[in-house]
Formats: sequence, C-alpha cells, structure tokens
Amino acid sequence: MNIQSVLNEKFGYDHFRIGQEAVIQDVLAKKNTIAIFPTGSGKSLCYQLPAYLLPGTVLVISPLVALMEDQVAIMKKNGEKRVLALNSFLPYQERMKKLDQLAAYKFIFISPEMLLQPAVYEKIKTIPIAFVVVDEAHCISQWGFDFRPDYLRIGEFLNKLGRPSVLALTATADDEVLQDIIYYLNMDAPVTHKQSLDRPNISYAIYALNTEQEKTEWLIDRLEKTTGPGIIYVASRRRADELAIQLNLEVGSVAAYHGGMEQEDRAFIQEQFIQGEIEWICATNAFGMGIHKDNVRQVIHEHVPATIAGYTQEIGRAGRDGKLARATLLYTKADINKTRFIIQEDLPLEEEVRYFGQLLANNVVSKEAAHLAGISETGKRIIDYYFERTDVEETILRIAEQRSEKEKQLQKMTQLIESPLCIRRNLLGYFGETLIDKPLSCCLACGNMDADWIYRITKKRGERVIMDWQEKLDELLG
DNA sequence: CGCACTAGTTATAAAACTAGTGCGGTGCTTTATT
Repeated sequence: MNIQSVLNEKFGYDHFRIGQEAVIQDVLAKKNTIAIFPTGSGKSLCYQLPAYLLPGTVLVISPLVALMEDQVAIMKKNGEKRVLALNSFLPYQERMKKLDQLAAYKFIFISPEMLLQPAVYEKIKTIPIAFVVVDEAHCISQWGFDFRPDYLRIGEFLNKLGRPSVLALTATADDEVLQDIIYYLNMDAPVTHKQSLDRPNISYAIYALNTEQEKTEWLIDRLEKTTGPGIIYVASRRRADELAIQLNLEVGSVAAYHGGMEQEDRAFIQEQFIQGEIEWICATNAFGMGIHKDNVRQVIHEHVPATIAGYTQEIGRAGRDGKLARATLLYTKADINKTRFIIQEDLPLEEEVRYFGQLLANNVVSKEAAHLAGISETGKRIIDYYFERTDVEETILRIAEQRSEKEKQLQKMTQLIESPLCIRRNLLGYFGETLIDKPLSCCLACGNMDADWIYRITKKRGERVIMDWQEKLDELLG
C-alpha cells in the first residue's frame, strides 16, 4: 500500500489538498511535525491516512469531549470500527474494560486530563503507539496557563511513553503559540508546515461606538439589512442570553449559546445552526471549536477579544466555502477594561499562592481548605502545577509573568482595533506575513476603506432579499 | 474596572437623583450513599 492507494481506497479522493501530502510524508517518516492550516483544509486526513501505513495505534489528544464524540461518529460512519473515545462519557466499568483492550483500536481519542491519570497512561504505555496527535494544539497556549494546566503536562506524558513522534495541528498560531507548542510538547527538531492565514474572501471592519445601547441598535440594523448565517460573539453569558432574546424579537432566528447551558441544549442549538434552521448564534467564546459549517457569512464581535490569536480563530469560522464573508468588530472604550478584568481575574493572587504554600508546608492541602481561602478550583490547579516544579516565590514570579503576558496580548489587540490602517495587513503582519497581492475585494470591502454599500441589502416587508456577494463583487469589478 | 440594576431619598406626590450592590469565559474530571 502506498499513500496514493490509501487515499483512493480508504478515503475516496484522487488527489490531496494543498499541504496535506508533505505533512503526511513527515508523519510517515516519524518526524515531529506541526501543521498550521486554516480550518477546513483537511487536517484530519493528515493523521488518519498515515495511521493505515504504520503499525500501532494513533493517540489523538483532543480538547473537547463533544469533539471526540463527533469525530468518532464520523469515522465509524465511514467504516472505521477501531475507534475509541476514552472519556467520562464512558461509564466507569466500561472504561476499565476498554483500558484492557486498547491495542485493539487504531485510533484513540482522549483529553489531556484523562491521559495524565496514572491508571490510564500506565495502560497506554503497554501498547504500540504509531504516533501521537495533538489536535487544536493552540489550546496549550490558550488554556494551559490559567485554565487547564494538564495541557502543559502533555510533554511529560510523551517522555513516559518513550517519545513517540508527535503531530500538532492547529488553524491559528502566532509565534508565541508556536513556541509554546514546541516547548510544552517537548518536540525535538520539529518540522513546521504553515499555510498563509490570509482569507481573501473575508472583509474586515472595526467600529468604535459609545454605549452598549448603540451596539445593540447597530446589531438590529445589521441583522435587518444583511443575511447570515452568522455568529455574534459577546463577552458574557448574560449578554448572550439577553441579546439573543432582543434580536429574536426584532429580526428573528437568533439563539444563544454559552458554557452555562446544558450540554443537550448546546448540542441542539449547534445542530440547528449547522442545518440552517437558526440564522444567528449569539455566543460567548464557548462556541466554535469543531463546528463544521461552510457558509457562515458573518462573524460579529461586540466585545474585545483577549488575544489576536483568539480573534483570528473566531473570525476564521466565516466563509469557509470561499465565498465572500465579513468579519465585524464593535467595541466601546469600556469593553477593553471588561476584557482586562476577565483575563486577569482567574490567575491566583500572590496572597493565595502564599496561603496555599503554608497549607502545603503543614500538610493540610485539601479542596476544602483552598475553597475556604477563596481560591477557585482552576486557581488551585494552576498553583498545583507550579508547586510540583518549584517553590512559592518562583510560583509567584511565574504567575506575575503570565499576568503581564496577558496584558501584552490585550495591548496588541487594542492596537489592532485602534489602528486606522488596513485590517488585513495588520492581522497578517501580526502573524509574520506580508500582504503582497492585496485582493481587490479587500479595498472594496475593508471597513477601514469603507465600502459598506457592497453588502447592503434592503429588507422589504417580511421578505428578505438575498444577494450573492461573490456575483455582485464580480459584477462590480467588471 | 465600569456597567446595570435596586433601594432609598426627597418638604405631605411623582419622578428624578444618589449610593450601594452584583456581576463578568473557556472544560476536563467524578469509581459512593445517608
């Protein structure tokens, strides 16, 4: 069997998409590989195909249970039965049973948390591993430092496993994210495959408004005059709920989505959006990962994202079908401080670290004690992570570094939104790319060049006129 | 931090002020039982 025949027979394609083959070659050569490809460019083939040409099991580290279940379902539907999602979804007894049969699976999906449980990795150690995949690898940077520290421990796990080769996959990685991936996965001599992050079919606009009220009015106007499907990103769960209700009254077909909702409801809303039964989703940053919808026409932010990488990830969900789409950001001066509060809040304070250090010194570390001291569950886990490695003073220092790193990221985001220059150029510049051939559509559609009229759609009494943007643009450009 | 909301105040009432309060993202895990 060679690459080509596996592609034909197993996957039913006759050719690769851009970049796929080179990554697959490196994976087959057991090199440590990083692929930074835009969403929808076929990243999963990069590990699924080589799996059939190498002996052993492919371990896929995935951030969300829902994502694992999704992928497993798709693979099973496509005829691959040797797939397992090892997570809390599986009842305990059954999980134990599966742990004794790991070698029977070609693909195992697992979270970092599950992976790092001794009972689990001891079992994994006993089976032959073809290679390890870290899906959505930017989660190391995005979550590792203040939310899910087990993301920072994956490298240790790989050491225990005797350093199998690793494939890290992500859609968005700036230089810092890339360095984090290499460092925390402990990747030796990694080969990086990077595609341009430019999305020529997305037009960007950023508007500074004065009040929350203005933002709401702007949104009502936008939803009346243009079509979705679209995602509106907001800062809080409450805002997501309230805005969804209001927009639903004014224009209809809007639903909320955030982490405070029941899993079932979230899945249901997501499914309805994908099926086109709901036109707009009003969501916190909980929405998006692993959502396969090609025809998202608009992504609107009505708050200030904490990082440019995160912002890029979110707007990247627009226009995967290659047709015109737009990314709009609305903000007020106060929004910058709101974001600052949110990102700084969860990092443990110096007093908390010291107090926790005291408890540890007296051997009274318990969840209750930490809780009594007002230390959040995540805060405790972050402190735990550092205490495993270093002392109290160093921990305080490291957390202070995190704090200023986050502030730096927010500063960059602030610069981006306040810049009067071409947004596309700024964004690409941030990722180290230079925009050479500026697409005509950019100048026509970029908010900072203001050509809002291209998309203006009049809504006539209950009937929405849907315009094909690609067609309209072609016409405009002659 | 700063917004949105509430309760209390105010010259016999109503609406308009003020002071105080609450709130603010992302997800994995979870093996028993009073």
